[in-house]
Amino acid sequence: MEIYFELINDAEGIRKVYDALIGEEFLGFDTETTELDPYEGNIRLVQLSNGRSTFVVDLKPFAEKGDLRTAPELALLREILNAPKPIKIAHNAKFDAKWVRHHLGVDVNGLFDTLLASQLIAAGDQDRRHNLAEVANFFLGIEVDKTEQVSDWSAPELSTAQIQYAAKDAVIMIGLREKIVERLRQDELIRVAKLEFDSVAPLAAMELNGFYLDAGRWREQLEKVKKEQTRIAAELQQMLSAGVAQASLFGVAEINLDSQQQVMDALVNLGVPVPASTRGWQLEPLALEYPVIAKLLEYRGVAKSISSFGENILEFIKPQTGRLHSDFRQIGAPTGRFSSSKPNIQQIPHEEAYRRCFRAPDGRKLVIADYSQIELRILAEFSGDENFIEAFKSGADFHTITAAQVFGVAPENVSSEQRSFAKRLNFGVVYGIGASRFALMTGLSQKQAEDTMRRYFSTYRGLDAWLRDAARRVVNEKTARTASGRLLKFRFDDQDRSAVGAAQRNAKNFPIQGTSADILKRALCLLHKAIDGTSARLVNIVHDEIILECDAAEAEESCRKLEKAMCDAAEEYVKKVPVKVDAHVADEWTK
DNA sequence: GTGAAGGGCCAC
DNA sequence: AAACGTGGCCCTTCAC
Repeated sequence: MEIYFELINDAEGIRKVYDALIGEEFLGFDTETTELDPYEGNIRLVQLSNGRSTFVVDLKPFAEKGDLRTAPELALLREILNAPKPIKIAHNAKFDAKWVRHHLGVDVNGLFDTLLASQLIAAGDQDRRHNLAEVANFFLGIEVDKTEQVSDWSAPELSTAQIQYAAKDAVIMIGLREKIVERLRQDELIRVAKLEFDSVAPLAAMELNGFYLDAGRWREQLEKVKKEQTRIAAELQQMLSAGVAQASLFGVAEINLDSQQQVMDALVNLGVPVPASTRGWQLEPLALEYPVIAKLLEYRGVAKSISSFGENILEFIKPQTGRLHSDFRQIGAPTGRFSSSKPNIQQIPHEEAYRRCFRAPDGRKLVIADYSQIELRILAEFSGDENFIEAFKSGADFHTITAAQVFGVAPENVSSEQRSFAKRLNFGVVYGIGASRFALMTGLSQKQAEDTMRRYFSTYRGLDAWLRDAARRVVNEKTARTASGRLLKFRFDDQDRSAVGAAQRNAKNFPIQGTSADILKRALCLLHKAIDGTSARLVNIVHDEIILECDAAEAEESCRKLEKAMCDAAEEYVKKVPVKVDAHVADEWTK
């Protein structure tokens, strides 16, 4: 493909780009950078194309004159990127948005992301890949050569091949969007696509902001856990080797406590009736009778803490900022939930000892807000169950109220056991829990568990009907949707009963978990606008929780803005049920 | 040595 | 046969 493009490297050229493109509806947009991380390299090229004219802006000459964020010659380029129109079409726009925000000092607004769109269209098919080459091939049937992608973008003079490659990536976006939009329309994914695209700028900002971790506190905590581990490991070692004490003249071979095989063998030697798996929940019932099991579970706890939440996390602190900058995948799960890695900041233990290490730097505050029971409120909304909705409207402790309704007693007479049953069922229904599992986790007999569940569902008939309907529908339609229209296509063998069962549990869970993700994303969009120009920065999200960091003086105001953004977002989707957000200002990531 | 798979466990 | 949904990370084991 021979393409026409112009290389731009002065103020006059920028004016030309602006005049040629500002009136367009859509622009292909791409950047080339010297590194993958905006804190470690420079942005070299910005490419913009309307499909006929393509401009490759070389930022090097501008950077040599001063700060790209304030350079007046780049004002018009910043305006094109910052304005909601033209729509900028990019593949993995978060990447480009981060570079532009960090090095050019503006948010990229009006984005269309072909990667996110491709993920939405794939509708949960985990086998599909979504890199540009695959997506271009899938939607346009063309081969895209990515060999220049990793070339040296810091060279004083870029080669013709490099510039051509750069230009081409922007050009193909125009045709790619057309094909993709067609599919988004067919599959009724326009609304969720807009939601995803609008979430890119907030997410890019959050990754740049990072989350502050007090490394000193973390090390102190780690030392304590290490000491504990040494002690517990020695105790466990001794208890396990009791069964093979006479095995060797030279003493007992060390058992690798992290090896399930070796631990299992040792347990068998001790005469412990080991279950098929040594998973915690299977061992839990044995812990009372066999002290060695209790010790094993104790060991597992500290071992997990040290391996997953030990020194490793400190290596992710970026020297340039002194903060953690995790990678977030915007559609990390088919439900639309985010996933996070390097490090996974969404799985930090809830214990205060860990959470207090994440704190506001001096002079700043954290603002922490989470949705109260958002998934159950969504379930109430979807099912329209009057009793379930009433339990929320009462405003009292939800699990107590549901226990009162289910067991037919006054709320003040609900026993702690009854509340616990109700609580476990409230959480369980969202996942499609069965009586066996409920029995296992409560200690009830199978019969008692079945009776309790029957009672629960006869109290909440609407809820029961909705769940049954979801299970019935998936068998016929093999699809499910969230409130924003996010789609999941099921692929299972109708003859395989366990596959059908899994799909049915999934069909119950997907709309609920997915709508919760929709709501969080909508909240991010509203919040991003609400805190623009203030000291507040988005620093972390954990499924139903949003954390800001701001100047101490602005904490209360930020807190109100956060609470409002979250409530407003949820109320776009949840209308029959009150929405509750718990928000507070804190110095540490604790309640 | 490297990488994939399986088991286990942290979060919501 | 499985029995509760979504992720990522660490460890062991095993194949190459």
